[in-house]
Amino acid sequence: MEKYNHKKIEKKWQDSWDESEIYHTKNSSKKPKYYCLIEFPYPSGAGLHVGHLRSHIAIDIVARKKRMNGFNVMYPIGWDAFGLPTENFAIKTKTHPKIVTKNNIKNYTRQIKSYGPSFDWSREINTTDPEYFKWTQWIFLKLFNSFYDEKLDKARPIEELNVPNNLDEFEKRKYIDSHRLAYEKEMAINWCPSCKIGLANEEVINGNCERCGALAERKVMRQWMLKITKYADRLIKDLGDVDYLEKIKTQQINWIGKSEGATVKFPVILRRHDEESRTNTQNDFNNEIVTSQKAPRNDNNIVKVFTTRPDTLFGCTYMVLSPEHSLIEKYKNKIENFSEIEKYQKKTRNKSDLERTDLAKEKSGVELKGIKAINPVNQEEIPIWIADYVLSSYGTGAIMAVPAHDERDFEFAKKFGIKIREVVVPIFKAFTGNNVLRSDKKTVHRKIVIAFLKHWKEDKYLCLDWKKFDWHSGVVGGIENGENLKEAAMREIKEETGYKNMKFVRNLGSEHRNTFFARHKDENRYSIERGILFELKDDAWEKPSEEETKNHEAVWIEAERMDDFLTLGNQKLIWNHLKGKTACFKEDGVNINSGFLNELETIDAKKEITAWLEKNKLGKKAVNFKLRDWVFSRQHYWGEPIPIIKCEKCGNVSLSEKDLPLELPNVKNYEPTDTGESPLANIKKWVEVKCPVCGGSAKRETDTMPNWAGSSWYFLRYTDPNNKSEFASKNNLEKWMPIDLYNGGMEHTTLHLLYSRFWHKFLFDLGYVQSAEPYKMRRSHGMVLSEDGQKMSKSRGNVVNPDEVIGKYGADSVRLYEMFMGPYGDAIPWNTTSLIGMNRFLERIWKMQDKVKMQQTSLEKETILVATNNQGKLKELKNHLKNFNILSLKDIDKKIEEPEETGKTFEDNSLLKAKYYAQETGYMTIADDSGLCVNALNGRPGIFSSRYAEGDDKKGYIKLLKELENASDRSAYFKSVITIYNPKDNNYNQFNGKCDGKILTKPEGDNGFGYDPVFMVNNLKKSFGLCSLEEKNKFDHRKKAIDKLIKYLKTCHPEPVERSKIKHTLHKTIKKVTEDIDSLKFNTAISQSMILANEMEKSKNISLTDYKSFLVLLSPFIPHITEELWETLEEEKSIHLQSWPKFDPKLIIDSEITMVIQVNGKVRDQIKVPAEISEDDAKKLASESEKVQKWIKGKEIRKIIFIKGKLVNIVV
RNA sequence: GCCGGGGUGGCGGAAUUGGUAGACGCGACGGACUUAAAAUCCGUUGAACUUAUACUUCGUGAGGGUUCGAGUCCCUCCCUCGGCACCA
Repeated sequence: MEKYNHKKIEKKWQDSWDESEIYHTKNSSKKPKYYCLIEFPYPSGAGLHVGHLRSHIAIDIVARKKRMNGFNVMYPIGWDAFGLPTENFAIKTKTHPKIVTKNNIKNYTRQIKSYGPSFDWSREINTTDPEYFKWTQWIFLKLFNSFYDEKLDKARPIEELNVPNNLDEFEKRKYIDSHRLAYEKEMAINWCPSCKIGLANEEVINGNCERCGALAERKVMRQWMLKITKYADRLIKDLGDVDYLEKIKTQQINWIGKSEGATVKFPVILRRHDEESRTNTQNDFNNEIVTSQKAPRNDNNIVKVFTTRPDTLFGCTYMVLSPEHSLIEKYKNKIENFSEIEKYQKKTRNKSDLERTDLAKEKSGVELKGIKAINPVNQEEIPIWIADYVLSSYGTGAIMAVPAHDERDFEFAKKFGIKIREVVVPIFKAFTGNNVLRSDKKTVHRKIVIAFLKHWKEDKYLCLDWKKFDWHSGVVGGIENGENLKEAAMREIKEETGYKNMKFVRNLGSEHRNTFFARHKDENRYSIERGILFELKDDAWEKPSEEETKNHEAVWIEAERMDDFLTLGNQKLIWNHLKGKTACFKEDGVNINSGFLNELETIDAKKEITAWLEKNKLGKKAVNFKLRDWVFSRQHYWGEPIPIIKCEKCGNVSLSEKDLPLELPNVKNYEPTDTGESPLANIKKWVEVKCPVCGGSAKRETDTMPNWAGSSWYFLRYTDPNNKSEFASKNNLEKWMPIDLYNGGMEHTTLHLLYSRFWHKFLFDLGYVQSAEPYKMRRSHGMVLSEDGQKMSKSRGNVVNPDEVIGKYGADSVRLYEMFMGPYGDAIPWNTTSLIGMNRFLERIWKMQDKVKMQQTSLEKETILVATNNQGKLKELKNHLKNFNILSLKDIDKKIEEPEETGKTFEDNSLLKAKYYAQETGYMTIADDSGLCVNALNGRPGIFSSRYAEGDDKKGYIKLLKELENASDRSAYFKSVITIYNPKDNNYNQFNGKCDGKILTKPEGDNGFGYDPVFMVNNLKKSFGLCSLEEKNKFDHRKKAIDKLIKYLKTCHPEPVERSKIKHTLHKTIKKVTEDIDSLKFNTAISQSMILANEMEKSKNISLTDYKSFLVLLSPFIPHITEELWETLEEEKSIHLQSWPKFDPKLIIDSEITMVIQVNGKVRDQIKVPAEISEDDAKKLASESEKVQKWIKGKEIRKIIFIKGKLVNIVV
């Protein structure tokens, strides 16, 4: 045996696979399809990262296994090659990006091939190839030429848009343009003032320019946008139909950020600042409402806001506009402090996103003096402010501020002394335990006071300990008629605690609600509760009456213990008020100070107010999303040109399909311009064109598409990569889509994944693809960290180079290591010493072949019994099986009675027969299938050959011929089954030879002999036919079966004793590896394979069949070494074309198990027992155990727990 | 702040969903082979106690609870990683 040399074998097999094209996927296959996909790599100059390998290899393993499972697998690869890194590298090295890309792809291809993934290279695609991006541009034009039909909830061609007919040409165009799914908009983008270039969000690192480090600014520029927001709802909803990792779904849902609420219209009125009725600058809650009688109802003077809490409308005490809001410009002349406003606007405009969204910073804003808004629900005049905490890009760019119930508004109002009005109070409800409301009891409404009584000297408080109910509270009591809060509290304190002299300090919070079942009164309570604080003046005390104190006891609790002591939510709330730990109340509750909404719970209040708004035409139910439209322009060279021509007369004109692809001009200067325009803008020859509509002079759009464009549909192109007339044929799309498994990084969850789902839905709407969702399943790999546990990066210098480790340890070692390093989805640090361990494992597998080979050569001629006396048949088999001693029944000394057949099918009977003879004689036995025609004629399937027809068989044959004449259904198939039974491992094999057969007629002049009449089976229904010898040979089913048999016998030999144990482990391993690959748990699949390898290694001999199964199981993980070993076994076809092993459930069951005996849950002994041990036996054995005796002696056995197949637990 | 994933030996990580915690691998230690080293092979390897591979106790971020039995379930808290972040 040669030494294992990965260098020698890996290249050899990679070339061989390439040459034999074994991974090329046919569109025409009849097998079920399986489309698995990794995100196609971006070919950068840095080359592949070991992180790429992790996902490529993982999905490769799935692909290989699925192929062996009989699927027609497509596992394609391509290049996502447009984009900045290449452009930057090109500028730096003064090389054309095309050339940079070509070189990078070459390098990537070499690298990828070096670890042997089973990619189908015949489908390779490249986003920068004009043949490819032609279709990217085509899809863009489809978007440009479509609108979203809200009623049908789908995109439709723009020609079908209903355009109001009272518009002039210009307005009409404007109308249409505003409905296109691809449209233009003035947008603030990130701008680097030093590089003078627009930056993509990805290029802004912590607010700074990625290249030069300068602070990025905002610059407003015209941008192409895609209306992904139209799909927001569907992008959430359809997640219900796909199998993505839960965290991916959540992240997408959060990113899209759907919120439901209402829009509310606020009229705006003019009001000179000095005329203002009154400004309330106090912060305590003021419920007085100043209303305006002059609220105009004119839509021109309306500000719309979006809110998720319309129920708090009565609490809206001011309004805030984003600094960019259009109202400001409209009221320019009416705003008294306009210069101040402008100053503020300018300040925010110059702020970067980072500064503006810095949460730590204090709220800022300016009031618009001279105008007021009217709260439509109560006609209150409220101030209007602008502040940068309101974003122009979300909702309507304006908010109704409810400082009492929104933290941001609260903070703002406090800072600027704006009125705060509380309109929602908490409501407490018990959901568990015995305080839950009971429907069978009456409900009593009460006003309650909760009083805390501070000690006269120390920092402690008088509380009640309700012994029977595990309640801890302050002094609690009802407010009786004619009493006020203070009076009621003082009376209760006296009655319940006996203390007499106290002084009022302050009220605590407002009136919250509390609902519960009051056990001590046996009734439901709905109480309106308010807290109050007193301080005792002295210790004057009088014993309270028994009646008052029977349920509870007054106790003094130190202030710091109060948090732990108080058990009820309402008590804690009041205590927090006492400690001043109050925040604004953001949760749901019950409305107060809200007119017709009073006493409604939030959920009902929302419904009520929304209905009211709709009725009065002051607002309506509305949904808003955080998701923004997709900024689709890049001011760069290396991207797909946007195929639009801008004509002054005709506006934006799309290129016609026949002019696609619109290629990039091949020029030398592709560096960014000073103006922030795309470098293409400088290329006059390319830019200046004739308008395709009017023929006048026009200009090309010079922006290019973002990197995300090409990757938004590439998986569709794989299905038909060379199609010249369509992006992919309908047939191929139908055949391959949707993708069964799509793997990619978590970093693409909110961009690529969302974008591509959007494009796919769009194409679906227009009928170009057949499914609403492109990916059936989405999984994600974890990062490979550097050895020090940090992210690998060039600057840290901790990058592991795949070329290096593959060169040193081999592709198989690296593959195995990357899969074994830890759970597939987790980030795991790289560790080269562990990788060496994998190499060791491969060496051990390599060495195992010796044990297998020795087996083969030492194989003695084995005896096989053919359970027949038919000499013709014996002769035939002897002829084929020269390496065996063949015996017939005549050669057996012992007289054996033919068994009664009881099986239902021919296979069953055949098995029973073989088994019977095998057990009687101890020989491996082939069942005799001749003579079965007699049985067959009784309605059972079988095979008959005239060559062997003698005696009774002949009679049967004649009978058969007679039946043939009357048979109506003559379509059938031939079937031949040979059963071999091996008594040594109690195992059998059946070899089927099957071929389809048409009705075959009895040839002219046939006397029935000299031809093969064949008994044919069709789903156990009888039908018969005859065929000529010639035809018989054509369908030589028998030969097929015999060939299989011979193949089996060649590899089948006497088994060592360890065999059964290995077989047991082998089948357990088959099960585990099969299931683990399906659920991407590669690490545990490998671990189980190692257990099997350890066992095989320890045994003296390894059976060839076991070894083969072992190799096949590992072949997806380590394709090179297994292929090499497979070849040495003189197999003709590649290991990767074998079928996946199946496990036998019977072989997995243990006959004997180790049962654990516990005493009080602690393991005290372990005994070996039969797996099927009965409960009584197990318990008996357990208590007899010596070790256990020690623990239970002299103790009373309370009970014994028995878990089948696991343990016995004795409780003493 | 919100959402999501985690916390298990010296390290990467297992544990059939409530049933022997630490599989498998790495590392370390001891031994065999060798003139020697590497490689390979054999053994040991959670901690404590111990002459002991015996016995026992402790042990899955912390504290409490449910259970015959908890890494797994419930409550409170701490730490950590990832995503979002003034989204009204």
